Amino acid sequence: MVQDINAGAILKQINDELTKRANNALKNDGLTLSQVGVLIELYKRDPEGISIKELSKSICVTQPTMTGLIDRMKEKGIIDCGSDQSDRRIKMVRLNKKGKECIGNAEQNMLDTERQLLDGLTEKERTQFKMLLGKVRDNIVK
Amino acid sequence: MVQDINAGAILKQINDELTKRANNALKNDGLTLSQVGVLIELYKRDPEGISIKELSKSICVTQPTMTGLIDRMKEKGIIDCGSDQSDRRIKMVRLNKKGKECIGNAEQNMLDTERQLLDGLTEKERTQFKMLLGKVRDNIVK
DNA sequence: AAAATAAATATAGCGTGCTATATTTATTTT
DNA sequence: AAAATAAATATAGCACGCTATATTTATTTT
Repeated sequence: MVQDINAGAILKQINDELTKRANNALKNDGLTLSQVGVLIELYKRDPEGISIKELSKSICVTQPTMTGLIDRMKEKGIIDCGSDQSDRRIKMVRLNKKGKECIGNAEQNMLDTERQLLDGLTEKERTQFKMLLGKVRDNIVK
Repeated sequence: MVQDINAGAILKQINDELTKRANNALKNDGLTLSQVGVLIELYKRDPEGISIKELSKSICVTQPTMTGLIDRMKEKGIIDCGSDQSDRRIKMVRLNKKGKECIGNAEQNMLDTERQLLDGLTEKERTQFKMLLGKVRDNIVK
């Protein structure tokens, strides 16, 4: 029997380690990797903003998870929220001035994390790896 | 510019979805995916048992994380703990009778999760994927 | 042997993810 | 228009991951 690898466990291990590193690197800025993901998405949606529901879909988390993220980011003063004028059920979220100042570091951190992930692979392997990840994702999500 | 995939984000997405599915499948048994990992490791160490420290290393989590897992599993009555006779700092953890009864379901769940992960890939792609995951892991961990 | 150090576990506190459910506001039915 | 339904967000409660630090017991130094 050839060495039978548990791919799921390794996937988790990689994700845990990467998250840990990114969060440690972001600690000085008082940010987290998940918050950086939200920041970058909000930057793309600037200046219109985006609702919690749409944001949840973009980032692939549930609405309560997103609400929690938004609450903490609001406490840090990097985003602004307000009810939609035409539909008061909807809460629009936008990056504010302080939030925009974080974008540079946030993107750099994202790039660093990605670099660390792919660091040990050749160019060809990286392409393969991304292709396979995409395939697995498409097969699993929904 | 060719579609530039964020591999880290996809990795997270796959891991989240897989974890969610496994946990939902395990809900009836009152278990979680992480606990199943511990169960299986303890089964390998039966009947000697294993210390929290060693267990943490095997499962690749920190000691406080493992202590929490062990506490909850003890509350559920599926494991037994006791101080090592020759060194009372060490807490030995063992599967008990009820814990052993969970092993069948636990392993089945592990296999199901792995199957779902690799489902959309050909045999050749699976081999490649596992190889690449292993390479990334080795490059990242320690 | 007493003091200092080291090793193993425990505890506190926090962020992120989930499910389940409550609340608020809009829309649709009657 | 009132009642019922639907949509968006809020809230409660939990598991799991982390860091930082406290506690307990062994070992090493002095």
